[in-house]
Amino acid sequence: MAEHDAARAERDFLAAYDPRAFAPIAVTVDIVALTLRAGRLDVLAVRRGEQPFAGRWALPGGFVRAGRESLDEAAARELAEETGLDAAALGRVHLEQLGSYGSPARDPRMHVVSVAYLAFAPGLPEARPGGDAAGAGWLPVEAIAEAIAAAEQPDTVRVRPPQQGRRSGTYGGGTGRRPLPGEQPGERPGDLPAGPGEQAAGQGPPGAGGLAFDHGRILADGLERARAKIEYTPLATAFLGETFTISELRAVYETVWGAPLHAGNFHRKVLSVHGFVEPTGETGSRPGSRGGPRARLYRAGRARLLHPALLRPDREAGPR
Amino acid sequence: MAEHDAARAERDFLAAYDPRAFAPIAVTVDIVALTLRAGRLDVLAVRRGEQPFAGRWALPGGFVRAGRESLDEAAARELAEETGLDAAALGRVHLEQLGSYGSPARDPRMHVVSVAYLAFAPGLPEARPGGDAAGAGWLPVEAIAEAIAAAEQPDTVRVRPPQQGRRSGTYGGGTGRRPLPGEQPGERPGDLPAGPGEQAAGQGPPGAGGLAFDHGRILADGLERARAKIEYTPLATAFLGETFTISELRAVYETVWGAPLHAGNFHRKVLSVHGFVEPTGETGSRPGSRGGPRARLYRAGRARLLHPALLRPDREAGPR
DNA sequence: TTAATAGTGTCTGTTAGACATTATAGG
DNA sequence: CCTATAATGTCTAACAGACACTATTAA
Repeated sequence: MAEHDAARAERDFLAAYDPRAFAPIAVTVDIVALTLRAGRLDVLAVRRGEQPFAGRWALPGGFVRAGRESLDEAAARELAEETGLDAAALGRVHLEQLGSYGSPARDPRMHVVSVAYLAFAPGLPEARPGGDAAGAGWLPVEAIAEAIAAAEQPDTVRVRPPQQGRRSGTYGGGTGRRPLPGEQPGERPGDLPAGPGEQAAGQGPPGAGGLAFDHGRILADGLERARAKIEYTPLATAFLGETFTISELRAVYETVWGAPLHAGNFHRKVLSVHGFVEPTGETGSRPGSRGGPRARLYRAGRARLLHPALLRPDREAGPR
Repeated sequence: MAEHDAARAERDFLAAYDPRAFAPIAVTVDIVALTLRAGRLDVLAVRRGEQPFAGRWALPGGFVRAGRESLDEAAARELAEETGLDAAALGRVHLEQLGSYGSPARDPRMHVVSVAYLAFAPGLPEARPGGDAAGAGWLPVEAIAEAIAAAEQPDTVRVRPPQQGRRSGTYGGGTGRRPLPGEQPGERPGDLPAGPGEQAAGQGPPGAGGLAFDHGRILADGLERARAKIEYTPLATAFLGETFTISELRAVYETVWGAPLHAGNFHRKVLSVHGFVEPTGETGSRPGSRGGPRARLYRAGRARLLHPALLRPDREAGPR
């Protein structure tokens, strides 16, 4: 290491002398912004106006302003620019780092390291349509499932035999709604608390038929993170407004997980996890209902972690 | 977004034309390499020979070679350089991305984005001592607990009231060993499946009394990730040799978590999780034992995920 | 009235954890 | 013999999930 450390210090010194003479690596942030609109999981995307991948959808993002902002700040800025949200509305958005992608081949022009972020937002307005650039909008996640599947092809992904996991159903099997037909269940081998890894970034046909660059993989990683995250944290509430009903919260889980949940068990479970939700004392009016009593309203509680967690149904166990 | 997208494409073009005229941000990888030596959790560190932070310990790392390697490859290369391991030995090491840190102030010389990696390794040999640089070595994690605590000070960390969580003990309370006196339990509010976030990176007294730069915070994030990771994955076996006894595996958990576990319950639990370990049919000779039957030997199983998980004791629930 | 929903109650199988017990080895 | 450990057994409380039931509203 010693020789290396010295060499590093040396290069550091040179870099400090003239940064532009060094480090021809660009740093960007890309955002996987998820929202629920009309019972569908949508991701924010922009249509590229320039080569490469001109005309293709891509995740919103941009360069980090060197010396002027942190990665978190860059991500928040890009998200604000892309959605047109003001600081107040942005305060309600959950934003967390997802992982970094830095294969030399992921951008054909130069070596670009992208730090990906994951955002959960309540139903947001239409994205700001493009001026002269091609445009922006919310895309149904299932509509680009093929892109995800394509990006999932390469090596690192272990193909799992279609054996049954041991946990057959969670709160599940009953009244379920919104089966999300297009969505293919469990595309990722569920490396849940792990970092995304970036072994296969830039591999395979880049964005074959789907998102530009390796954004298909980034989206897949973001979705898996989202699905895992709402198991252990109350962040599902970040997809909802200030107050919500238990049914609306259940719809979030069903949409993100792509699986129906048992209404009764879910209801009791949510209320039993302390700090997840707290009652407002009011009842909602629920437009678009097809009957039934008015549901009570809740708001997000103070817990940052759910104990016990709300585990997903169909998690595959090891061979049993 | 449109205007922004156009601007981005423009800059992309310029960057492609002359990369050196753009992006004065350096990209490095830093490694949190953990190993178990003599029942202690050690982290690989190098002593800096140059300013800033000359003479201080830092995480091993270095610049990503632009256009020539991915982030994963850079991390593996740096780890190999620092430990002197060959490719074969490195194959037994688990290496995963931890998160990226990019506050403009985290390095006083220029804007440096560091992509941190986390490594689990079985008892490794002494690190290669420095040539002319100050040196390298394995540091007991608890010895730099103060540095972690210092880096944990700033804003983002929520101070938790000392109330009791509801899960009072896991496999626990019994015969426990190695109480890790210096280790302060639960320094991180346990945002487990989250990315580390980097809000406070570079905040506070940089490396006050501890590691250089924001490496104290990176180490803290790595430790939390490690503690969470062995709950859901069989990666605790990455700290051990090819074969091991259940007791040795328990020692890994006790050391990483810093809490004693109940031997009997742990034993039964591990064997009940399918694909965690598989018996070799042999029994070990266990030098240094103080009596008792010879334990059976196991090797790591094929499962990549533990179901059900081995949850840590003392995880705090929401207010109960 | 019918259908759909909110919210509760009850039952069963599984699991975590406390605790006890037996067997095997070293000093 | 004494002590420490390996490995297994037993008991209890908690929990997940299945299922049933009531009450309330829209159409």
